[in-house]
Parts: sequence; C-alpha cells; structure tokens
Amino acid sequence: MSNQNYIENAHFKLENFIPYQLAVVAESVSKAFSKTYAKRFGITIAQWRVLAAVGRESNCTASSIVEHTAMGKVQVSRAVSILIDKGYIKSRVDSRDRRNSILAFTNKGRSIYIQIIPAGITFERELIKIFTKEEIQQLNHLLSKLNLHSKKN
Amino acid sequence: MSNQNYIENAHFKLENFIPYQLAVVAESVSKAFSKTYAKRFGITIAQWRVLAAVGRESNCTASSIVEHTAMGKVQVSRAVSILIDKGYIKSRVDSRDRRNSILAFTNKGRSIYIQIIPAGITFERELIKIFTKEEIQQLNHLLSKLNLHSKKN
DNA sequence: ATATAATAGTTTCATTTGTAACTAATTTCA
DNA sequence: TGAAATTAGTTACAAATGAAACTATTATAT
Repeated sequence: MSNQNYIENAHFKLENFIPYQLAVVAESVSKAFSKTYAKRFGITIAQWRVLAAVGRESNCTASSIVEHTAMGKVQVSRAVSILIDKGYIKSRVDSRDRRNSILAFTNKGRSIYIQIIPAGITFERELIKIFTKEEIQQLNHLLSKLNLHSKKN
Repeated sequence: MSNQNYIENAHFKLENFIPYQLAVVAESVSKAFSKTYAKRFGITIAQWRVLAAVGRESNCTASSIVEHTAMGKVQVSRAVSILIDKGYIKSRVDSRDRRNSILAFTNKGRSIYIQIIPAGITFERELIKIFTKEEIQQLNHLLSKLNLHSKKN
C-alpha cells in the first residue's frame, strides 16, 4: 500500500494508533483517579505522588522523590512547598549537607497518607476488576516492558 | 495487612501502581513520538491529531474532530486556528448550516500529512518491536478494554 | 588553598491549558 | 411565529507547566 493511499482511502485511524490509545487511556484513568482524592484532600496528582514517596521513604530528600516519581525537580519543588503550606509535610536542612532538605510527614500528613494510600489501592482494584487474573499479569508485564524501553528517550 | 502498615513498612510502591505506570509510560511515549515531528514540521501533538482527523475525513467539522480525537473543543479550536495560520488547512463556512466550519487540507497540508502519517506508523512499529506478536495482540486488547471502561468517568 | 565544576533546590518568565463565559446560527415547541 | 433552548465555535481569564536562570552549598582538581 503506498503512502498516497492514506489520503484516498483514509486508512489511518487515530483510535487504533497505540501511542494515541495510551495517551487517551492514561489521561482518563488519571482524571478518574484524581477525582477520588482531589476534593476530599485538596491535593493534585503531583502532590499525591510526593506524599506517596515520603510515605515510602521517610526523611527523604526532594532529589530522591525526583528519582522515584518521574517528576521534574521543579514540579517536586512546587508540590513540596504546597504540601508544607498545607501542613502535610515538614522540611529541615540536612546538617551533613546543607543543600539537602529532609522531608517528613507532619501528624496531619501521616493521617491523610494512611487514608490516601488505601483509597488508591481501592481505585486500582476497581480499575482492574474488568480484567481476568491473566490479563492483569499481562498488563503488568506489558507496562513494565514499555516503561523499560521508553525510558531511553 | 492493616492500613497502618503502609507507614511502618513502606509497602506501597508508586512504580508498581497501575494508574501511575500508565501515566508515566504514556507520557514518555508521547514525548518520544512528538520528537519525531515537532521540529521537522513545527506542530504539536494536538495539531498532529487534527491533521490525522482531517486526513481521515476530509471536509469535516471541528465537532467531528472532537468526537474522533478525545480532545476538547477548545483544544481543537486552537489547534485548527494555528494550522490555518501555518497554511496546512483551510476553513469555509457550511452554507447549509452556517455554524459549521468545514475543514480541508491545503496542498501544503496534504503534503505534510502524507509524510506525517507514515512517520507515525514507523514510530509505532519501532515501539512495538519490543513485543512478540502475542504481546501486541494483548496490548491492543487490554488498551481497548481499558478505554471502554474508563470512558464512563 | 582556591578557582572551577557540580549538585540541591527555588524562582522567573513565557507558554500552555482548562473552565466558563461569550457570539452566532439553528432548532424546538408552545 | 417567535421566545427559549441547543449547538458550533471562539475568547478571556486564571491556573498549571517547563525551560532556563538563579542562589546556596559542596566536591574536585590543580
């Protein structure tokens, strides 16, 4: 089939195009997910991720969050400063390397963390209810494979 | 396992969380894809989608693009007006319903369309080279299933 | 030692985006 | 008919984003 035929016969369909499908699915999942906490806790996706990272590794630095979250350092910096304003996390200077800020939950932050993570897991569980066990394994496998190979961009 | 344990043992890992994985993969694929045409043709992802939609159905309206592209009407409107400025598409008023603008390629637009679509297909082919035939079928199946169910948000 | 480079994080500024309000044209239906 | 509602598309404004420049601190190398 020649390229020209894409004009004559309109063979190319966006909705079957994998990069497009991925983008659309990811966006609608993200939106649906953020609805589960945006209003309730007044946080954004970026802030959710930062909370998850701090929960995983307490007393971490912003840099380590950058590593664990696929967010840029600007985005992390802004999310952190908003979370500090909201009273969810606190920051102190690392005395051994005064460039580092060490981040940790406040009590308030810990208390929303333990609500937010189970809610996320519930969301995920609901999301993958449409799949069989086999399909879930497939999805995990395909996503991590894609992830590995799309990183080197 | 109690919720509290997410604090103590840091069990929750963002990188295994499906909504997160989806978002990250989709973003890096999108970025890698846009690199294949952004500089060369000076267009954005939104504009790429509009071109694809016009190529599929010549003399379409902005509304039909909204239907086919999972873009909002504001986004389509802006992409269309930029593509008109760039001389890739032209717009005329529908005489039967003067609310509609009917969109079509200019010669210049048609000529980049027939470059851009094969380039997209090449990108997709490269992307899925990491998969077996079976995995590609699985990916298609999983994405359309996810798409179906995440639409009702 | 000290100049240079590298790292952590923040801020600035320009661009992009999303929501809501808007104009214009058409349809509905009393 | 003609007032109210709907639809197509645009615009205005505020918020989010990204790139690059910036400050402060530490590491490197001569």
